Amino acid sequence: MSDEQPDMPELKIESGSGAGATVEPLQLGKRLRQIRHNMNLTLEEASQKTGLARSTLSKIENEQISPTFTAVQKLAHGLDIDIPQLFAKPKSSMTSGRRVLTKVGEGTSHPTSTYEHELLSTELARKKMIPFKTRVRARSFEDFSDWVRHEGEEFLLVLEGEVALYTEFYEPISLQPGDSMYYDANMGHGLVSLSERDALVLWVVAR
Amino acid sequence: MSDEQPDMPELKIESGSGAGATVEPLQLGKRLRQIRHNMNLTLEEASQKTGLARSTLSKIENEQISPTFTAVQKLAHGLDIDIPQLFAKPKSSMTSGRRVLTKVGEGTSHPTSTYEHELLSTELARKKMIPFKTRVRARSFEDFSDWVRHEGEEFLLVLEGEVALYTEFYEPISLQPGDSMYYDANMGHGLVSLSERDALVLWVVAR
DNA sequence: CAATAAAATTTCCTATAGGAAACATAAAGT
DNA sequence: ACTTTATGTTTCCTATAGGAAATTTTATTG
Repeated sequence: MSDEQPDMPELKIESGSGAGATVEPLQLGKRLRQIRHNMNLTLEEASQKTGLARSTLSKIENEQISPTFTAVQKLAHGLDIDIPQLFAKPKSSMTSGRRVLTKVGEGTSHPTSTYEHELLSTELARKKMIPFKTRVRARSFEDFSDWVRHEGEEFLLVLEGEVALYTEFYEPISLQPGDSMYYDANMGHGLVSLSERDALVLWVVAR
Repeated sequence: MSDEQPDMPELKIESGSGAGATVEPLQLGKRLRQIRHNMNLTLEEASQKTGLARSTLSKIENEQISPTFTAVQKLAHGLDIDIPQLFAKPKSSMTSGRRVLTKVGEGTSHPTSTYEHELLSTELARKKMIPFKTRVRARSFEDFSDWVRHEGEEFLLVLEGEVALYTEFYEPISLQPGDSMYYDANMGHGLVSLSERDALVLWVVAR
């Protein structure tokens, strides 16, 4: 049912690099106003959180003044945004404005003896994360010849079944559906199913 | 090693997030002085490159004044350092060999009118990904004041219910349990539940 | 150790950021 | 409509950032 489509608010993405000669075209004011609106805050509330005056905030957002660094610090701290992110250009490694859908069961499958990985977003190259759904066939730690170990970090969420995550330096830990783990992938790791049937987990790797 | 059935010790969750009650002790001045020295520049030379007065640079480096944002821009532009990097904490990423468990339902909850986010691995600071499980309360696009838009990329997997992902530049797309999306987060986006009840999704953000 | 040169700091003044309150505008209630 | 209430803007004034030149400190050379 549903949807007629509501008209969507338009807001153009500034393409970033202007002509090199002049200084940054970074619109700090607009950026801050957007953040504040996303948080559903009024100037008064933001003022209380940051310790800056309403008027000052207004002027900063309207780019009538250039805030001092201490002001920026108060802003970032009060609104809980980190400064690098605030100044980062709205650019991404992934070609801007892309998206990809993977319907259930339609990822590309990579079966091994211990796991069956279903890669979920293969179409997009150069992305920061690699997500896949994995059927865990391994039943004991001996199923591995050695630790799996690679650059980056991993996030793991159990979807079905019961698993044990073996990691170097730690005792193995058992996980139920809904439990999640986050760990450094340089640390050796391996996953086994504890129940009769295969377990199903979501895995996301960031390099 | 290895028994087949590992004992399952509990891993303590370091709940203390309390770091940083006071304001950032970020030493911008020292930082800049280091950079300038690394470039073998005198204040005079730096002055010419940046367009700021010698005296001003001196005061900034000695933290006698708090530079305005425009001054910081001139600095960054003139010395060819990018601003996010300037403010980024000199700390490495995740401390090597760490891991953290989040039991089901034990993440930190952040309810809003449209979403209820359950952050899954808050204990580890400075990690590459931010995973959270979200209950989607929004029922129509009008529930949003504006697009959500931020640095990075997002992966999304539907756990329960039926949702529609609205993204800038594209038509909204409907997703069933098991379906997943991967998209650029700079592109405005918003998620609504299509069925009667709230939907449940897993979200992972990489910056 | 002088004497000189070079670099960094401090002084003084002007330009501007930041705060309090007045003003303006918008939304909601009567 | 009028009044009230909330939110954003502008006005003024004070505090402070930024620039030019004087002063101090640090390095270099005879």
